[in-house]
Amino acid sequence: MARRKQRAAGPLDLRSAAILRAVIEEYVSTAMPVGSQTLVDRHRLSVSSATVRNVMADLERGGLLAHPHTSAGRVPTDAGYRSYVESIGEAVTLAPVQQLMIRHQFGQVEYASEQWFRLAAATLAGLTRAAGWATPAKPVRSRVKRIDLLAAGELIVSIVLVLAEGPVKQALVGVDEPLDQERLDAVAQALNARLEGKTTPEVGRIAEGDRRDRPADRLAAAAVERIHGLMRDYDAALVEDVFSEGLLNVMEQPEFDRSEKLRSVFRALQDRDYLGQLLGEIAGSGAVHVYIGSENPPLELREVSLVVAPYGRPGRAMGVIGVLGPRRMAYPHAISTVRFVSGLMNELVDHLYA
Amino acid sequence: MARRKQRAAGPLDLRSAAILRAVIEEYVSTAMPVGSQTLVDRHRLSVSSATVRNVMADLERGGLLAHPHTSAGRVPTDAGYRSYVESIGEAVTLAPVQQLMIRHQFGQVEYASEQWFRLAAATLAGLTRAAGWATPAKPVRSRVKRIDLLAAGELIVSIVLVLAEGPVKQALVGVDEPLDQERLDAVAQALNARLEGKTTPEVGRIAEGDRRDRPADRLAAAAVERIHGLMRDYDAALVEDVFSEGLLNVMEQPEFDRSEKLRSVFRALQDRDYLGQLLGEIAGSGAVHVYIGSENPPLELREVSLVVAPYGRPGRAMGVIGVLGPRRMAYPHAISTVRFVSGLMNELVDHLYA
DNA sequence: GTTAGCACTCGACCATTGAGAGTGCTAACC
DNA sequence: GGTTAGCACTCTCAATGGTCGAGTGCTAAC
Repeated sequence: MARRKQRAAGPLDLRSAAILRAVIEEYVSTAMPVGSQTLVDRHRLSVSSATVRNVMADLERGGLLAHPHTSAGRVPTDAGYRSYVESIGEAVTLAPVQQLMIRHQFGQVEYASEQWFRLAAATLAGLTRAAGWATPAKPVRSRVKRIDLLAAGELIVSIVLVLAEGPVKQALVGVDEPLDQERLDAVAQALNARLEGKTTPEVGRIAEGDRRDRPADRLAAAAVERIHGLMRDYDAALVEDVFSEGLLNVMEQPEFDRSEKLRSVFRALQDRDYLGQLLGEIAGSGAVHVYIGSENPPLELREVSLVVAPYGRPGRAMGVIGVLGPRRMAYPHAISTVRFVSGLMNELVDHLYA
Repeated sequence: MARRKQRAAGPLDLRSAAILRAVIEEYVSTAMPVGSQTLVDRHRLSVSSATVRNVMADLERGGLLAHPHTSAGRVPTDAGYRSYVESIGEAVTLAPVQQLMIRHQFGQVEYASEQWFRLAAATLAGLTRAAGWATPAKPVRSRVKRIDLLAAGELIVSIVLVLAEGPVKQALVGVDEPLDQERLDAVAQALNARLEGKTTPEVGRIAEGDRRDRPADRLAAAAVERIHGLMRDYDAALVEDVFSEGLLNVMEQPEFDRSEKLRSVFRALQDRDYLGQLLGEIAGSGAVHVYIGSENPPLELREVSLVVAPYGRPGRAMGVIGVLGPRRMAYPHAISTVRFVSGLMNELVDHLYA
């Protein structure tokens, strides 16, 4: 009873890697546990099913494959996917045809920044058949660029605040007596002179020492306070907004036929804190990162995988794009797609913040 | 074999109505088909289960109840819910405690309009345990209020367009040579002078006859064109945006345990065209409208019910709020909640557009 | 080290069964 | 006349058991 050599943690020999790869690719496309015979049939392996079984048993001992039950085929574990993903590494790139298609789509909306994120999310979703998402590039520290004060109601003034890297915020303040647009413009002009280029804490310091004699002064003081609040809120959120598309793709996957499984996907995409934290983790590297099932810290994400990449300019403004799908995901394709789209977003940001 | 009197289409006698009501309330709370005996037990009916069975058979002949199968209890049909909803009509109002709670929440964000819609959606979702949604009040015809031109990149100018009723739009245009902020402000001032108060078609007419000699003129022409485009897009969309909350509530309902059923809910909430059309239908009346299951024109909404109400000022700016949930919905509560929140939104709009 | 052969395991599928819930009908009752 | 008790009937649900087949692990031969 010669015991087969115990697999050591470490690189797989060629044949094992090929079989792991075959199992994963088969499982990714069929969603069914794969048996030794079907593997030999469909992947032209030059060994018999018995040998494949032996290798599979090895891989299982090594924790890369698993058995739903005795008489079922094998299924990749998270570690199995991980090994597979490492092995493909930087190699794959997106097919040139698809690169062209995406570039063309982005060309269409080049000058309507708000649409970029939607488009990025939609592109990722469409190409990977999973859920694509994108967060707008958010400045590390916001600065005031322009302030408008506009009459909204009898005693209500609408503040329009444009921040340095593009985003526009809006708020309302009440005034104690009506002010016509001309006087509002005068107040706005004074505010612009005082606040342009100021960061959030700088605005905060100004907010404190304000005189409140005339109605216009009181408006100015209230406006500064509101502006400071808007900026504080904006700075506090690591991720401003999340555009996601293609949730329906995920809903169609067999692993999500029960709606309980879907809840986690939802919560994840609504959880800006988590996405912000993710951005923090990967912002430095610039590369594509893959989080497979249980590699995701949040418990509720253990059923899904994330393929994410940052974009933007470190230290100035950064965002994340990514794909969320079942663990049974076509990783090489997802990775190359995310890599390409993040490159594209980088170009756009560079172009814009040149 | 005396045949029981055939139910004519028309008002139900008191006892039938009471039994229909009891069946519905029981079914709404348990999600199980309700039998004659349990009905007698739990609703203190002063008749025997046999009589209840006879009445139920009548109601079934009248199309108000249905039988999943022979030995199961009764389930309300869409027509049954309809009859029930008609019978409660305008009667119910929200409990004063809840009214106060809601008012208090709205007080907190009174001066941050963008949050209203989220809050309205969240409030509806929380109180009804279904999905709440709200669309911002959208002006019937948009008018230019203020235009800012801000340097974004070397050769890129960011246009910030504030429309009369509040919304802010943003776009980028390229310029052929760099312009400093001072010159941009000059161009913006000229644009404001020409465009303030103008409607979309008026802006369109201006767009046509523009001179394009100096760089500043070319920028102005391009800006007018982009502004016209933004306004056209904005006017074309009947509904600007949809804020929804509480989808998870719906996912937890037993009728949506299979994720295929959920897809329809998704598509519905993403389908701005449909919500816009809905707004068109109900904008005139101002009252709460209920669409039960198959009463919804779109096929994919046949599994759900909508309780909706318009808010705003007819002819000026209008939006919709509503609740989307399973047909098995607590209609009286949903209706009174929607009515109250739409009233609140009306107050806010009046206050703002006074 | 590889392969053929084989016993074994376990889920999927199907038919059967009994219990229980709820009905519709009939006949008696008020 | 409407109302009720009684009862046979229908149908779902859950449990049971048996067969089938896919796929395994092991062993012995190559």
